[in-house]
Amino acid sequence: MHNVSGGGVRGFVEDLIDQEDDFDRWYVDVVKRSELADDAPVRGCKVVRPYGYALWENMQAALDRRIKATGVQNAYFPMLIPESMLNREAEHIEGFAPEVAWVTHGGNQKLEERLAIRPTSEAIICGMYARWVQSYRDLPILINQWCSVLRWEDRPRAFLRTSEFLWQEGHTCHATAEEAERRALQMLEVYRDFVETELAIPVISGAKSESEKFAGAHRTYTIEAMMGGKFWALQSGTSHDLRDHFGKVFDIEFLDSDGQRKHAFNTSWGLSHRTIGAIVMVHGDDSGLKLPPRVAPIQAVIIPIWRKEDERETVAMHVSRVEQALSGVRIHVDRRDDKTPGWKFNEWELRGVPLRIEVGPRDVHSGQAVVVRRDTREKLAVSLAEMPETVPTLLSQIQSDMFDSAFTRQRERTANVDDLAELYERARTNAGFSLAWWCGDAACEDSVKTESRATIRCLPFDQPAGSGACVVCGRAASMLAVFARAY
RNA sequence: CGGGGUGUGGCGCAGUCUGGUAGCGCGCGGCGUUUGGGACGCUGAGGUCGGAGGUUCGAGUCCUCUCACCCCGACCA
Repeated sequence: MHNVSGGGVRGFVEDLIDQEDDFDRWYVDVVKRSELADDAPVRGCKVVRPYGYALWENMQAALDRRIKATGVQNAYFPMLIPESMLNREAEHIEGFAPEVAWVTHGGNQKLEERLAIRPTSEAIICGMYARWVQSYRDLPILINQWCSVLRWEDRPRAFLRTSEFLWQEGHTCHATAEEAERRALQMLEVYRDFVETELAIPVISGAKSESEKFAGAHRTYTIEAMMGGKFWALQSGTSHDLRDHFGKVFDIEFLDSDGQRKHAFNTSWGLSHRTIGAIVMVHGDDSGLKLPPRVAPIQAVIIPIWRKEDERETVAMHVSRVEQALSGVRIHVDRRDDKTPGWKFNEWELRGVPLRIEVGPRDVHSGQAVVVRRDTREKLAVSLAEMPETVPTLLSQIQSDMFDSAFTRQRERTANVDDLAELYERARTNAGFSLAWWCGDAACEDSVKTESRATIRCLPFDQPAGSGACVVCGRAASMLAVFARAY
């Protein structure tokens, strides 16, 4: 047996800074060292590496299933949008203009009309819907696309805010305002269920204030999650009721059953790969990532261990028996022989694999394996016979424990605040979310932002009965708002 | 776009003040010994110092210009 220098488990995680010392640097380090993503040659762009992309694919599959279950179909619209089309909705273009990238040349020819690289696709999709809709019988149209969009960002952060990012954007078109509103809320609920169930991240569902609304929307709904470290908020999915703003400017007109010509009502809703960043920041610890089992690319990593050459063979045979016992589990066997087990333990912890299964000579003799949880580091000797039952059970236990601890943190770091100084103090000290009464006046909202950099993340659907005094101006207020700093 | 910082093998850095043959650690290849919480020995490969110009017998080091990236602000899914 080799001599282990150093002390506890943590001592071996070299270079990775502790969360509380510098959370932002911890985040950058973990993303890079776990091989989720790497820097690209173009500023603001990142390469999503195979491990990160496998995670995204699992997330996509789980969300895509839910979206389709509501009757939505997938399609694909072009990346290039003519300037005149993007410009039609005034608020929309005003909101996005600063971050749109333009194609001005095709080959050697200067284009007569420059083309926007989509920052979002309302314009081109509504433009197409106008052609497809003649009658109320053509409605609703329920379409989603998986794609990337481009927004020229001044200050990028891996996954959270990159110039090009991966997402899905759904765009629906309806005959009535009520139906569109219902759809917007329905899709927000799909997001809530997806993020809470698959990613083990608790969220607060609610509406955005006027000033935080999507450019061109009638109402914007959001799910907000509390990150670890500095307890800032991250908008993790949004859904917009566009009312008939886009229907009017894009001439989506139809003849209704009552014989009247009417403009259609639209929704749009999106969830991006920034939720990968949320997984990192919500669940990660000083040893690295902690991936929720339901979406983890590898759910259990098997580490063969041997001392003598003759043990190598028997261990390998035992490993394949373990693999067979776990046919329904996403398994990876780490057969590298140039790394010690200790090195592998640390690497797979850094990469957030929920379960580690150690298979060594002792396990061959006892017909078992040592199963270790990433979240608690609890070790269990599990017999081969128990394995098909025990491992999946452990995985779902980890999933729900991860949700519970994130939920507990969110609850403990959320406080009701009725004093403005306390609100500012909480923002300044990164104390978490503050729930406070707000009169609805944008001036009050704005002064909080100026003074403390905290913003209204959402007006939760879940409101207490009664009313109170606005935390800023003291006037009567009927809404409780979540104030927090945000990524 | 403002304020600050950094550019030297894949990564992290020293060397710059005071010019004189480009170094260290990790990583990487080969061979051997190893493997239950980041093993070790031997051996080998790999850079002309972000870029351009200048001063000098001689520039990683001094001067001028320039580019890129990072951090902190304003703006944003």
